Amino acid sequence: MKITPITGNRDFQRVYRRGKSCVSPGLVTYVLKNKNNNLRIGITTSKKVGKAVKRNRSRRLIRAAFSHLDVDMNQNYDIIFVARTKTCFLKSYEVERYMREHLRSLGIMKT
RNA sequence: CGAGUAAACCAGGCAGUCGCGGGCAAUGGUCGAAAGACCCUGUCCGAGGAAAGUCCGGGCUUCACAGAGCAAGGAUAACGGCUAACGGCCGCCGGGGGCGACCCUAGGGAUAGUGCAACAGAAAAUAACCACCGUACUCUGUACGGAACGGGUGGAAAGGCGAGGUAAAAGCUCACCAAGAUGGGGGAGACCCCAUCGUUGUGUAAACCCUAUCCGAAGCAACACCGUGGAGGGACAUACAGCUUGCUCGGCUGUCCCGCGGAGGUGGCACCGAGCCGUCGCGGCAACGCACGGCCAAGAUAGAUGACUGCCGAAUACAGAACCCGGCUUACAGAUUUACUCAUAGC
Repeated sequence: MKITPITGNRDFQRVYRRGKSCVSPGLVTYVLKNKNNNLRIGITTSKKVGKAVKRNRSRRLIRAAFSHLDVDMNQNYDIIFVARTKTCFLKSYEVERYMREHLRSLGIMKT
């Protein structure tokens, strides 16, 4: 599964401002419709999460969790996942559980 | 066996399932006129000792000067060496600490000059408060003089300490010690040793300052290049196409050229280099140099090493390359090895 990344600060700002969001202790998710005919993914790990090692681990966990979920990549949505301070201490199936709940309630995943 | 000192080294491993970045190779597939692009397959490689802090020194790039000196500002500070260079490293000297192995040292100049030294204290640099001694007197004291031994204050009190000496004292004299000057000797040098001279005003230079040496500035978001689009200028009398009313003139847009800022892309950039590793090799106490042999081992660009499971006593230390090297500093669970020191007990 090839992930199309979101690049550019403008796209991120648009999703933050106008997208729908969902919050858990280990993960925050933003979703907004785009015009690209495919799913785009962005991951944010701010300095609040920690230094480089913790931020890298958070990003990898989120990417691994997403690839375990079987998401239809042909929907026209932008999704942004934001890591939180707790994220890098979690196991990947915990992040996966939060992510599944978020994507279901935001209407990306059906089942 | 215990306590300790100094170095070196490692920084979880293995198996399975799923997954990521790059190089190379070849086949097949899709698209394309082609160049090529994408997918698939195989194989190899894929973070650190500090990758960190960005504190020094370089390479590289652009700009400035393309000669020399002076001033300003900054950095360094015993001495000898090593190095491309350094504020680094090694050795050594002085000082300090430790029984010792060993460790620490911002370690030039206070005799170039100007300052400062709060409070306390009589006095912080032309020293006399108490106590001491002498003389005079109006004699339980006062005045004048002597005197830095004692007291008290202070971070520091006029080289230290003892003896002689004296009215009491004082380098006044003497022995030893500290500092200084002069002379001699040793050493590559810092410095050390010896002799003589009574020559002796404390601290502060992390106060200004003086001396010696060194230093142009900015950084890979540097810098070089690319095509598309953008606004601008020019060439087009003409010609071609379109629009402006059917035609003419005129106007606008495009076609051609120029340089400009600039979202984006490519190079820089993954390296034969001050390269890395090794040697009962040679020189050197050592840092290091030489010789020989071997190796070429990350290169992303929203940024690749991960997820899950099991086993191994335990393993969740600090922590992630971003142009590249040499250092320094700081963070750090634990494991191993080597050399050395000390004490106690036992044999």
